[in-house]
Amino acid sequence: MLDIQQLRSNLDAVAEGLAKRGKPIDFTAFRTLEAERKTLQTRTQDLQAQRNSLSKQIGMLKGQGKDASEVMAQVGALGDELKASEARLGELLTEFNAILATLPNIPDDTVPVGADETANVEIKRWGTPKTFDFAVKDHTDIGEGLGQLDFVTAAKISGARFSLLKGGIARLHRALAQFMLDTHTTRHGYTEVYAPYLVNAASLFGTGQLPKFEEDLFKVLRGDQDPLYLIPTAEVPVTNIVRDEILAAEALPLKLVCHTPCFRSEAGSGGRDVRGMIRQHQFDKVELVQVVHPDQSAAAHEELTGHAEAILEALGLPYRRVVLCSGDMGFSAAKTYDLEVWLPAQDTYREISSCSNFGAFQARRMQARFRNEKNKPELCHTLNGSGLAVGRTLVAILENNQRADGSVEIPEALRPYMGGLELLAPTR
RNA sequence: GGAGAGGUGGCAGAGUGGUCGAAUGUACCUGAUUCGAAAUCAGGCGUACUGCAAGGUACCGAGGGUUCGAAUCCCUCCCUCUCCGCCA
Repeated sequence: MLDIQQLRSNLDAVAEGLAKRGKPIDFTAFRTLEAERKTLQTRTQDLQAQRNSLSKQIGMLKGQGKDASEVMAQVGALGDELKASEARLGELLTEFNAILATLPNIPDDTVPVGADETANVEIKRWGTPKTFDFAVKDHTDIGEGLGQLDFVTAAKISGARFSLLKGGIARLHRALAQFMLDTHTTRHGYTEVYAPYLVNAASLFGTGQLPKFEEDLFKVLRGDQDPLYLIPTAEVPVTNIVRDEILAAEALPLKLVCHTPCFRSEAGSGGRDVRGMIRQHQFDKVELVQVVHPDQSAAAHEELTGHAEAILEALGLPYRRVVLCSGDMGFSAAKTYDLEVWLPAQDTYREISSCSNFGAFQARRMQARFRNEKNKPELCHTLNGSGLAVGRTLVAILENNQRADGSVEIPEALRPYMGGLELLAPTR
């Protein structure tokens, strides 16, 4: 959420910043509301002040056993106007909040301006894609060839966009998550967290998935009770740990890592990546989350992205880092680096991690604060990034480490997690 | 799922219609005392909006209602605890 003060005092600058995202926002409604709000709010508060002081007099008179009917008549005279302006003010504030809740974050000054992914800027490349002396297969063919990846049965059990892993591939999937968690906790200073997979609407509002993106979520209805939602990312439960909290300055930075399944309805992704494991309704991800002092978020963003890159490097997977342009960034982000891993079957780099700095945007929605040098509550900055998407990492290993006979070499870093196994061979 | 109790400031905890944004304790900050500290004493100490300021307004789990006036009464929801049942 943006700072309402900023919108009031410097709307042009806000509009200019948001316009970088490519869809200029019409603020005429906001201006109209704001013009009405100011006078209405002072008038309402003035009436409330009169009512409060008169009511206090009634109390005093009655306490002294005196007649209060004259003062009561005075208060009664305020009634209609007070009621009307309170109601109107309530409406106005509701409309303000609705507008505010749907405004995306303002891109950071260092973000390249552009309309879509074609304007993203590659800023780093690591590793050299392997050359194969045979026709490379994609991960679906490799996995099905091994007899360890089964989309047909997954479709029978659940439907499209689910996968069933078996044997070595299932174990590799588990090994990847363990390896990532161990690396981030022992080498990068994160605290491991296990968090709920079902969350309430307030949490999703806090990180920015609600109210605008409800159709992307799986919603669980429970009769009369409030619905719960399956998490689309561990970012939601983990970041919301600090919702409505005022942290001691010494508690920052908070560095948390969490492995969860993620559930996305993929509404509107129609037809894209239907084959294979790239885009699923359910996938595992190891998520890095940091809550930091506002002065530190830019540095933390670089650091966190480096932590995700370390996993790719340890696995020997070629990748590149891209800074997303203003038009390609997510709703809540001020700046985002995507890490893209090389997929030989697609002959291209594909997103495997997205690392974002949200500035105070999420913290303001969540009211996540810390006590600053003056002992005053101040909004934290939040960041997160995939470290990494487990399913896509599995895909990358299958494709990059495939051999002519259909087997797949297991990266050395993972072998301790695979009982020393060096090769995924076909299940007989 | 059944029965009951309860949600108040950083924490504990009083307050059951009026002078309550809220006693008291504790924690914290400042000052006095001290060589220094402890103890003691004095003062300060919630969040947000608004105003040059004085001040004003809102907030006692959330949302509605009753009333001239609600932390306090009523309704709905959320959460916590205790006992029973069920269960990995």
